[in-house]
Amino acid sequence: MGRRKLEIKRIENKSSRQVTFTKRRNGLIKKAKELAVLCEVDVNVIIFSSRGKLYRFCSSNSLAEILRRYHSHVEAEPSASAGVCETQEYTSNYASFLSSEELLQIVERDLREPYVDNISINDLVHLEEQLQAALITARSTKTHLMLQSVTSLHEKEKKLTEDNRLLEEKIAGNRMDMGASGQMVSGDKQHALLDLLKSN
Amino acid sequence: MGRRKLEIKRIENKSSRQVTFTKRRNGLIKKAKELAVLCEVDVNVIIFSSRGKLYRFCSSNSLAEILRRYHSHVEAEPSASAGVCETQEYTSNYASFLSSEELLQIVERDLREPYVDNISINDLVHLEEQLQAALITARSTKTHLMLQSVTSLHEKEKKLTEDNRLLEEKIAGNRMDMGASGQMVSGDKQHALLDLLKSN
DNA sequence: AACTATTTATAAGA
DNA sequence: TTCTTATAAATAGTT
Repeated sequence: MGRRKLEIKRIENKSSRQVTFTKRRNGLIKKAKELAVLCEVDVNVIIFSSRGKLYRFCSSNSLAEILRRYHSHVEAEPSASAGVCETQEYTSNYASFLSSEELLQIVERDLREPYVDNISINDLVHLEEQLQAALITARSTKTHLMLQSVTSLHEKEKKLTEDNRLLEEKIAGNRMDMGASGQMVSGDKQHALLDLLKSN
Repeated sequence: MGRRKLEIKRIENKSSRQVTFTKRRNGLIKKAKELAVLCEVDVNVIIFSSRGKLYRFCSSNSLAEILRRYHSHVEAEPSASAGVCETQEYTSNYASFLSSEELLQIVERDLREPYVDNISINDLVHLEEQLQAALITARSTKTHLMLQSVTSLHEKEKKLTEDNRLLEEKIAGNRMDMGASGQMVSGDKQHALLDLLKSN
């Protein structure tokens, strides 16, 4: 649709390729907007220019609406991704590093009250980043606490084992002293001490 | 561009909205393809219909190329997402549930040998799902093993504590027996046993 | 699903 | 770049 019919293959002339890129990029995004409005659908257009610059159009429905569609889509598909990484998918505009309790509450609220409007994909991207950060902190804290617990238990075990060893030594020493000093310990009692030494 | 000029607002008639959706969706995807070919850029169009069906067009550059662009873009942005979830961003066409060693090797290989061509965004999406699944398995296994370790250590601790208690009881019983039966235990030895009882 | 009158997008030129 | 304009392409309403 121009002065001449254009063959659809790479435009070799660099500057006309650049001009065409600008024109058609704007055209594509305009059409994407129109489609989103006319037909009430979510449309996302993502373009990486050859220089690595990013152009995006994302029709912005409410957070809850996007989540609802995402979830029904994921649930409908027989895909390994179903149920996976749910906590990474939604959050809202809050400071990072919330507790998992708070995060759960936010997720619950967003699912129940779909009144958050005019949230753009940019916002969502930012929020996903925040939640990612919070998630990483939570995981790292969990691992740290578990490792700490393991270390502390190992130390306790060591101490108890050492205590046991000392107790046994003392008892063994005691028994030998008694054996050397004479017959004040009855057969019953000697037997009990031997049992004691055998246990554990 | 039709018999009449169309105002850009939601089409109320359901069937004409559906017809327009099909026409314009095809038009948008055709234009996206043309833009990708003419200007040699990456173009992605993602459309969720109102019924939740997903339509996609993704120009397919090589995996390495996409990763290179993604990374330079992420590095350029002053965003909290930089460096985060890198392991979730790239993988290759492998069966799911690889060991972390294998995954690391794959990532290394992909970064060093950018010769994998003709991998579409669809492939990448699928692979991301696989890696997500593998990641979840790995995390869950890690947590399970740590919890197992904690449980086992708790049991050991309990057993050792009980053993200690028994040893102390026996020693105390022994000491009292001796006290009742006379003076066969020297002052030194009585003192040592009292120390023993006080420890821990 | 086809048709076609029109509108819209855009290639080349200024 | 930006504007202009001839022309190609898309598509709204009709069949």
